[in-house]
Amino acid sequence: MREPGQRKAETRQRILDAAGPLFRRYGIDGVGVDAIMHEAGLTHGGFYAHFASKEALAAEVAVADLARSAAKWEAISREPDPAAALARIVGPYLDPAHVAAVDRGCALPALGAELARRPEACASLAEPIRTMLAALQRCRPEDGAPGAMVRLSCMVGAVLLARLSRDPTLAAALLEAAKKSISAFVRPG
Amino acid sequence: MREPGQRKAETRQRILDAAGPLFRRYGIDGVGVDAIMHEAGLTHGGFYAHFASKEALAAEVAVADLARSAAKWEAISREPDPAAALARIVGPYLDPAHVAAVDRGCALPALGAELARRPEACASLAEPIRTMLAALQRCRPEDGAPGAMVRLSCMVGAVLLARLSRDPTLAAALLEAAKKSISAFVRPG
DNA sequence: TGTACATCAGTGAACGCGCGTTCACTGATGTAC
DNA sequence: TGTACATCAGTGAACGCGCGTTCACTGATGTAC
Repeated sequence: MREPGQRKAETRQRILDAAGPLFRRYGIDGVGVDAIMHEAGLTHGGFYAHFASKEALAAEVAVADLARSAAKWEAISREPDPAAALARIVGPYLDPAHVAAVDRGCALPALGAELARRPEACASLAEPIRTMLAALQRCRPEDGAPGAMVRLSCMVGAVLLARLSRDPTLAAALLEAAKKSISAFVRPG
Repeated sequence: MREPGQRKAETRQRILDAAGPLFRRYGIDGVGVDAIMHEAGLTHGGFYAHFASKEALAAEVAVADLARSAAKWEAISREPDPAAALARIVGPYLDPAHVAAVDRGCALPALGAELARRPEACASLAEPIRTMLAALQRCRPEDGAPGAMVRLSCMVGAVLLARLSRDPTLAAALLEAAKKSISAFVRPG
């Protein structure tokens, strides 16, 4: 026996799950409520029974996506071998496959600028970003908080630049340079 | 006596100049042809005498903006003191003022993801990016091309993250960490 | 120098379209007796 | 267990609006004689 409201909650989750990849691939302004609901197997009219507006959905999707990444990194960062943990976070991130799969990739390079323009979305984004930084710091504590910040900046920037400079050779070089720099010992200051 | 077509060329340039800041502040999808032409002191109907489409304008604006940055960096990188030159490039970039002034700032963190989705725009972007990388490399040749790539990735990522995480303390820390890491000697591999 | 004409940059009304949002309705699910 | 009713998630037509784009026109500029 299902609890009342459970069906609705599941539908709501389906909408969130459908929206994430579409937003990342086409941009928030590039996807209509219509397309999101269709992807979730519904018709567009029902959307407003679940979310106050498209803007509210975008904000919630962004937070959920980043929080999911953050949780995954956090779990990895607690593995016994810190250097191996760092490689398990950074390796897949700075990989041509991640550059290609925008829709399944990290929201920071894919939607960062668009989210930065939306106050409603930004509000809750600092927290998951802090968690990501904490995970990166736990993998190499000797560099401190600044070290983790440099690593994250480098990862996000490299993926963005790789996507931008269509040339696969340049893209691969950007990723490789970032990966090697992060593997090496980087002490700021 | 003005040459025929000179007036038209000036108007065209006015449109380009008006579009850049608007695109960066509101996103490409967030600004209409109407608003751009109004900013240029014209009415929207005349737009298509100058550009084939809004898409074409966006592509041209992006290239022009990046090429302008690239030329500036290139000039600075040829100054006598390489370390000072690097600081003159990196310092203003990783500054809270740059984070705040999206409309007058670098196009990479402001429009990167949006441009990456537009093949027409991407096509010509690799070249100015290479010039920027070359300038960064000239400022510290001992790190080679990978060093320059890491520096640029770090700069772009840090500005993007600083904009995203509204908290001014976190933003300042991200910029500071990136700045110190770039000033320090970073040899990848 | 002055007049008539051709050129063409810019105007502003109009177009079709797709978007975000609303709402009266349907039909399935769960409840009361 | 069976029937009547209430609830409510989801449907799909409709709305107003703003967008990108087109086009007939205007009026200023430059040319020809």
